[in-house]
Amino acid sequence: MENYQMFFPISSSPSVANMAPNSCQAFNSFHGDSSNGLLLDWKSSSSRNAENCFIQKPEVEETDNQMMKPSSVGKQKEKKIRKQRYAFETRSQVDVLDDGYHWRKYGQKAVKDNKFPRSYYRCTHQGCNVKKQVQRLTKDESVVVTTYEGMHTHPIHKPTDNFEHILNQMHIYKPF
DNA sequence: CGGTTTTGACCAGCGC
DNA sequence: GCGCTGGTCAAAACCG
Repeated sequence: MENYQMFFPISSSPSVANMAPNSCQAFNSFHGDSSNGLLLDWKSSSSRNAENCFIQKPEVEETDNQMMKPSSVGKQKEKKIRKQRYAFETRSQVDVLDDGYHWRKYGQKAVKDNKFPRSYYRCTHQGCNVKKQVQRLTKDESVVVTTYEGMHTHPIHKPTDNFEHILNQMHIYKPF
């Protein structure tokens, strides 16, 4: 298995202040909870690399945004509001983190000011339209930014040691 | 053979 | 209105 090195917001991270109150609280809880060994992994990895990292939630409006295909536009023209999205940086050799869910790639686009393409994935579980984007930074190509959009409506597909804990926490703190 | 990836096309939003 | 950009579709290719 690839050795992921997770970066989650530390209390002194300035970007945490930009997060919505509830999610900020959530991630404070993240760090306050030392009951599982996962936290130790994060701390050790972050101290090894001494890099800053963050989780951000740039999109706060809630919605049930169904993708409007041209055929369905006539039926209902909903205002398009973005789902909540969570982005976090990881330091990994691989682009796609094995988070235990089953993803199918549905697109790839070159993004401006970035020499690496952005990949678009959708959860393959029926009825679960969670999406994620994976993008590598031009500035530091060892850093991968993963953006999750939506919440999984089903248990994890293939539990992996660390990510299972992380995803479980994310469900607990989902800001709904 | 069924599921996944690739990739060009298409569409919508936004700024000028 | 036009061009740019991001996001998605969908057909073909690929793969186990």
